[in-house]
Amino acid sequence: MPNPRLFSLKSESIPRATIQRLALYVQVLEDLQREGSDVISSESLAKACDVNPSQIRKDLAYFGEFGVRGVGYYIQDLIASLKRCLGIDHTWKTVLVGVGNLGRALLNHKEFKLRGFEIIGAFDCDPFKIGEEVSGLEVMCTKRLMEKSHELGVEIGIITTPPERAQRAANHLVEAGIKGILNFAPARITVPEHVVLEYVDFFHHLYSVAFNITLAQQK
Amino acid sequence: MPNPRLFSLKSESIPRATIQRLALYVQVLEDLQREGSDVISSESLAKACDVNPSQIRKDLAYFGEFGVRGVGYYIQDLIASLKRCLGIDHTWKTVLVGVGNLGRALLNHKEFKLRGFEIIGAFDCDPFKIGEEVSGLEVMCTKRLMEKSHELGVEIGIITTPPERAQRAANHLVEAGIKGILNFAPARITVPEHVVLEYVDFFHHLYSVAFNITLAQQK
DNA sequence: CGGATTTTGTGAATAATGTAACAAAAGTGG
DNA sequence: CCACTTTTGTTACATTATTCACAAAATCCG
Ligand SMILES: NC(=O)c1ccc[n+]([C@@H]2O[C@H](COP(=O)([O-])OP(=O)(O)OC[C@H]3O[C@@H](n4cnc5c(N)ncnc54)[C@H](O)[C@@H]3O)[C@@H](O)[C@H]2O)c1
Ligand SMILES: NC(=O)c1ccc[n+]([C@@H]2O[C@H](COP(=O)([O-])OP(=O)(O)OC[C@H]3O[C@@H](n4cnc5c(N)ncnc54)[C@H](O)[C@@H]3O)[C@@H](O)[C@H]2O)c1
Repeated sequence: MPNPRLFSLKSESIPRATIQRLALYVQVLEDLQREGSDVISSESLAKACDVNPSQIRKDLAYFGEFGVRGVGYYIQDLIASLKRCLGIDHTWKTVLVGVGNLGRALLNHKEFKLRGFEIIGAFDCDPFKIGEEVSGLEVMCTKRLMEKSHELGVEIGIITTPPERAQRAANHLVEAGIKGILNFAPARITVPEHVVLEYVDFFHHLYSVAFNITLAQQK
Repeated sequence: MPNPRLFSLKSESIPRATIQRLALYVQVLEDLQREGSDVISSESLAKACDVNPSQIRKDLAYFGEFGVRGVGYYIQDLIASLKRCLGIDHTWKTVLVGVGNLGRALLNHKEFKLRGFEIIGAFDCDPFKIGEEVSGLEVMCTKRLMEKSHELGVEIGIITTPPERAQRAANHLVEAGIKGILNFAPARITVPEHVVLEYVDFFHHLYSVAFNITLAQQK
């Protein structure tokens, strides 16, 4: 029988890598669910995620007990539990700053909503872009970020400005009372202690590919 | 005096995290160079990258000695050395499969070339997209991937198809003799041992933001 | 030229993370 | 209802990564 007990943190600090893997588990579990699976063992899930089975059990153990011994994990319940653990059991109100090439692609991406992030505002400083409609949103002037954010109760900001503008965009977001920032611009930025900051840098991954090819060729 | 000796691997296996940081160092060093700096100590660079100074010295030590004691690192030389270490001292011929929202944004992104990756082919399976010109490239049918790749000597493939098509795209790329793949689709794929594979998943980072906000709120 | 100063490169110490092993729980079938 | 199987949760162990601490090199300056 499923065992959806309340999630409670057991340990003080959870490895960053664990969080990344939990996100992966959710993704893979949702695929499995779509394929009609019902229950899965840590071993099978491990194979699908390309990690060690003990790793999965240990990752889950940071948050509680979600499985049934001798049986495995009920996929639907595990997804729900993991989402609660990650804080995506509800929808996060999100805004995007910098409606360029990448910003547009993100705004048009329908999956954000499904995954728990609703983009409810798009901001740019280019007067030619302000007023334009992108994916059902009217692009607004960055100056109105504070006013609008408070009005809408925004929690997360996505930065897709050029790198030299990333800090300024971050400052606006912080002023607007945002709680977390995802920065796509390849520039280090600084924010107050209480604001959560994450970077996405495609090039780091590309460099990694290049390095590993070079390595393979050398030996 | 600068000390640009030939790069030679010292240790067998280099931590994955080190590679990610080397990429970060290059990015930050290039910014510093643009701002007119000439020499930098591991301590200052560490501050700019938000890591520990010993960490930097140790990361570099995997590849050789690049600094001058009592002075620091000559930025220009260090950038060149790091690029050689990472295998981006030359341009990698790259193709992109899946010319949708994201694919288009990437094709329009001018920085790829500057950073050592030239996108020389764009492929899609949608007959309405084939023949279209995007950022100076004619979109070609995925079926021609093999033929074209060999002709052009392609080394790296970028996948931006929907997740359910990612495996198929990967198969085509592998057939075409590609050496490495960067997959933006949120789907695990399998490739032969000799092909280097990396994933980029925005949502994992967003989940991480959500988790850390939740964590901060709880305590 | 030599002592003071700086900062690297590195081995040792510490901390974090990942893996293996196994006892405890749940289910199964005679 | 009791062995038997399965698979979790957890402890103990192994590996890997990070930080510390300091000797060795380079420069600077009197
Ligand atoms: N396009 C890609 O595929 C890609 C890939 C990797 C990284 N990136 C990074 O993502 C960022 C955006 O890339 P892009 O290709 O969309 O660039 P872009 O130039 O097309 O778009 C940037 C947008 O930001 C707006 N902007 C500038 N300053 C602003 C400010 N202070 N406030 C609000 N808006 C502001 C500009 O008006 C423009 O619309 C860049 O930092 C880039 O390096 C992009
Ligand atoms: N758009 C975003 O901002 C965003 C963000 C995160 C992740 N992603 C992921 O990136 C991928 C692409 O996203 P998108 O928004 O560009 O989707 P999209 O639907 O706009 O584009 C996908 C493209 O791939 C093409 N395609 C489908 N099957 C193919 C095949 N077998 N060979 C070649 N081409 C094929 C389609 O014709 C289409 O042009 C998706 O997997 C998505 O989940 C996108």
